[in-house]
Amino acid sequence: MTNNAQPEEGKRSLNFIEQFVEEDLANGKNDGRIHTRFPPEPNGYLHIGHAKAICLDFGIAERYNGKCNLRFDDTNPSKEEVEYIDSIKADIHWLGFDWEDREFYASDYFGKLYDFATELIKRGLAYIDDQPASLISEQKGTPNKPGIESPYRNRSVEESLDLFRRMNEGEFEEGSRVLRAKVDMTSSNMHKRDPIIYRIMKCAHHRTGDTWKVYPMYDFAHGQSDYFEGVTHSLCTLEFEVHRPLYDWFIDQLKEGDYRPRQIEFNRLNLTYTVMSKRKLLQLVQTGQVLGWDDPRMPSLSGLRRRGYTPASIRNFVDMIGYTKYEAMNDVGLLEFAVREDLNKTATRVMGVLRPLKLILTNYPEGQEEQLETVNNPEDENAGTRLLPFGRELYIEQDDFMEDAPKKFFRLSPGNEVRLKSAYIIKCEDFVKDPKTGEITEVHCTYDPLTKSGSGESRKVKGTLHWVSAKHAIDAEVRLYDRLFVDEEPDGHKDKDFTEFLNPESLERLSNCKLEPSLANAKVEDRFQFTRLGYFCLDSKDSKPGNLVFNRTVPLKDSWGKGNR
RNA sequence: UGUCCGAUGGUGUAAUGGUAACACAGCUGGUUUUGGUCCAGCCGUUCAAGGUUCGAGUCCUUGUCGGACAACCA
Repeated sequence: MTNNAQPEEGKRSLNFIEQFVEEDLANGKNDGRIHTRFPPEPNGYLHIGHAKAICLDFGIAERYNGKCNLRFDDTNPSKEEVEYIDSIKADIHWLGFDWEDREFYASDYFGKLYDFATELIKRGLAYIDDQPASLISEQKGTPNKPGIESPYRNRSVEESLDLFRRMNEGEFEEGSRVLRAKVDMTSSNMHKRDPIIYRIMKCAHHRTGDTWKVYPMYDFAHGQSDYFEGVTHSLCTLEFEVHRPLYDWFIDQLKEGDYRPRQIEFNRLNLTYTVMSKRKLLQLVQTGQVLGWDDPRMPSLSGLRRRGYTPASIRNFVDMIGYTKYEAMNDVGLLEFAVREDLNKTATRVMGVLRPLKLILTNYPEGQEEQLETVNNPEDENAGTRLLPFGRELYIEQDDFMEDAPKKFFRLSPGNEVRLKSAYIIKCEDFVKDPKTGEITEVHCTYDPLTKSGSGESRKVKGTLHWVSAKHAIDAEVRLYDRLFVDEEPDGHKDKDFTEFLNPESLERLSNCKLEPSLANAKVEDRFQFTRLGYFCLDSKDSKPGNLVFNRTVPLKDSWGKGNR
């Protein structure tokens, strides 16, 4: 895929990270080696924001013949679970990326990190602090006010060494002591004010079991893990920019040669009408606002997958929005464009009526049936054709009939003609209305046998409708999704909680839908365009043979619906 | 009242000191057996002020506005 902003044909401009990488290559850094990593914490499901990082980490490696590791940053056993590891791996593979044999864990380096921490103590660069969290936090100061030094800061190396060992042997309670790096309590960078690098956690780890009673903090594990793995470019999001000086400080103490990972920060993905933080997404799941992490309304990769989004559409979307240092708000409409663009080329066109209205062809012989040929995809010559059963009684969309139609209504209304897609031109002669409710219950038309599709008949009519044969139609449930929030930036209001902006109409379930019979054989991976309506796929969880459930991925662009009605 | 980072059409990005452009959105029109797709066109942009320069979106200074940072989370 090409970048959206191209200086000229065939020449994609580089983003600022690629430019740095090419500079490093040109300068002969790391012997021309390019090595990245994607470092998720296994404490939740991946969302489309992670996809942006994945595309960059794996994409840079691919582009420059390098490697990209998958490394789970599993330094907090109280929050992390194996279940998440499996889902993360599945999502990355689904997007089309592979880490080969380089599946690593920060916990692989617990031994090395412990030794390094011990070494820091020996060099007088770390100490055990016996104070409670509240005091440590108080002494830390604020961004405007320097911190003050802990009374334990200058305790002896021997004492710290002894305490650290005993902390790991389980001798002390959680929270009673921590190991702190001795950096600078007056630094303007909060992260360098003697950061906590090890804490006591009497908690089994999913990989190391009960080997450890102390666990490194993320800040003490992340940069070093990159170093241990030979990562050349540590790509992460903007909020870690202020952590970089601390990572550099640790690497300064650790490194032996010239090599050190280069951290480059880029903007995270923000989408209109949605929230992206794991915490908020989890809240939606736990409060039942959505039906799980893979609810098709969620921006999680599992949700988007279930909704019908394709890996290609997500990768193209990510490519279109780019990587910068500006905290942007991306229009969710661009994501929808990306999936339409992909599906338009590949999805089989089928007939499906969501809100059925009975249509009777009064001059079509009772009991007669025929099979009409229709193309599977006008955008793909090789997609072939199939047969559609046709008869006297059909269903059309309720929206496609109006008793009193405005001039620009190109569909069915009394006295008007339309074409039934791949079938005949019909004329509306009459209709039946429920006298109590005013609801139209039946439309009566005549068909013109000379206008059969493909017969060469050249008469033109303004409108073409989709339809299904009443006798042959299969029943299905169809779920229509709308954006989860009614506000462009639901978590952008200081005085209001994001849940106040939940869209009560984000899910609409239609249970009486009529589909063409071929859809009885639909498979979960199949993508369809329901003609004139949108793109749909089988729901991977709830659909069963004989009880089909389809999800609408995205509606077709609709220039009629825009303001004409 | 700190440090760091940023600011280009409605949105997102490009232009790497030399004609401000691409995509989406919006609006016209054409084609069409999908009011889709496709095609043609229109709309509209460098935060402000100074400076350097033959020439500044780009470099410098100051200001304005926005974001990040004060978890024994990552």
